[in-house]
Amino acid sequence: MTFDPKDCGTCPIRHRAVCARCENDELEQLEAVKFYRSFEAGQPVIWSGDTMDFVASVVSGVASLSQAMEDGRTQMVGLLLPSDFLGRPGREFAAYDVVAVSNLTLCCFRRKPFEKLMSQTPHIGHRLLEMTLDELDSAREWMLILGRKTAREKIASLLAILARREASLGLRPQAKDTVFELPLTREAMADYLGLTLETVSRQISALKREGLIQLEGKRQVIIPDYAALLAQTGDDCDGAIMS
Amino acid sequence: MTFDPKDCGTCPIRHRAVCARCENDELEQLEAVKFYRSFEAGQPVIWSGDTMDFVASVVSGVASLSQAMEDGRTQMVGLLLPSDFLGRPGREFAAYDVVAVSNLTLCCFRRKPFEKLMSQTPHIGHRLLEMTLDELDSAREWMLILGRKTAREKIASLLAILARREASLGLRPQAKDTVFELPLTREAMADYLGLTLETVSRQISALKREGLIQLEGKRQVIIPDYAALLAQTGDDCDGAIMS
DNA sequence: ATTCATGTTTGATCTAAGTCAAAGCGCGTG
DNA sequence: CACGCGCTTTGACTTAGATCAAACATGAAT
Repeated sequence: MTFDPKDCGTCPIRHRAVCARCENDELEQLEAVKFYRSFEAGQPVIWSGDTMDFVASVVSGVASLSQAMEDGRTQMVGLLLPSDFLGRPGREFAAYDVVAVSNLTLCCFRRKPFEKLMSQTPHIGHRLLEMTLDELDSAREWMLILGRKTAREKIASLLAILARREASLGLRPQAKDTVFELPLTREAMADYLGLTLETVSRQISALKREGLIQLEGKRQVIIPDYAALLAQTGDDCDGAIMS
Repeated sequence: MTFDPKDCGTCPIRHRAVCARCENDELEQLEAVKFYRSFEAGQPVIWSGDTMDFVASVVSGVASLSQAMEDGRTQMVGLLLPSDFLGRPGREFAAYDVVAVSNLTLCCFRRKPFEKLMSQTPHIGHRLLEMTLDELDSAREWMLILGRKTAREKIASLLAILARREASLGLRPQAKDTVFELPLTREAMADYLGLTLETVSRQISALKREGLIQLEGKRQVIIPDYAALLAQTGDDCDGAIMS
């Protein structure tokens, strides 16, 4: 858990949710309740049911939201990348297990003051509404993937989405040789896609064998032809709404 | 498409999103852009990609949101019951196919004036944020169902959720002999659950055979023991967050 | 009453993905 | 360097649910 005012420049709440139209005194108020927390890959951030007295924005790294059934079956229900929002204003207890998938830094705000600020500052709420609606679209996109796609289409969809969000923060990866870090283990991918880790491994091997992807080490993914990968997702075209 | 000011009493936007703290002049503004539309069971409300110049609230009946792949595979990504909200402020084109599952009445507001009113009236935005966050929780609950549950658990989960929302608008159905209308065809259930209609039919037959549910006609469902049905959902207990 | 259309049930078979099991591969540590 | 630990790959086999196909209800229209 670090406290570094210099990091403000990368804090997405300030920049995306708040700053765009913030007055100085609002910034000051946010500043007063802001703190940073860091987690190592694999560490839990919070468990479902725990009291959660903060909301946060992902500064760097990747976090997962998941739901577990008591027999151990687990479904990832959200993947938080930098600038994504964590927590729910007005909710006292965490609804999901949150785990740091890679090394993770959160910019946290104590919940009560954040809620107070939100009620005073309409555009924070508006920004949050926008973000939530985007997340809802993502969730619905995932429902299609989970409910109707084959294992191969699921893997291709996940890689395409990660390529879009991870590799090119902004730029569309239609270029040849898109490269990006794969922050997920096979098990995490399986939990996201509603598959077993063996099936994930087999499908990735198949995509590799067919030249649709290459692996550099175990984490670096190279996509020689992004369009060819998209063709494997089952989506009509560029498809995926994914925020 | 009907225009009946008397219906205002049942319009959820007014009552849930707006009225609670509305000033009279805000009500007047909403009134001015409000209109009702009715659809028969099976009719499309709007297709994905169409321009959508209104937002709406379900007054009565059930509507589905779904996504289709071009080969015909379809996944329902939302089920809108009375009081649920349809449409996205700021979005010009529909993102999903919307179909009236049963006879349906919507209370519609022209989008632009609604957006304007929203920007002037913070608590409409707050209410919409609450509703969207609830929907996001529902969507995530469905991701668990789609990704990790067996066919039998899926059916039991759907019936449990419908029993909660449909039968008892408010009261929890822990009572014996919960009865409710099943507004969905086998195909619609299959599209919701990521199954085929044959599998849905077989599982319902099995639940019937085992006395966990009874069917009166083809649409009336009787749940003799709600807890016993819940035990089939795979959830820890009362489970389902579903809004 | 007969026909037709739409939805449902049930059966027989097939297959994609799960399960179980055993290596393999880095990689950090003693 | 060898050991062990976490992760991944691959293989052999099983199975839940899909697919294909054929009745079976129900109710509205003729």
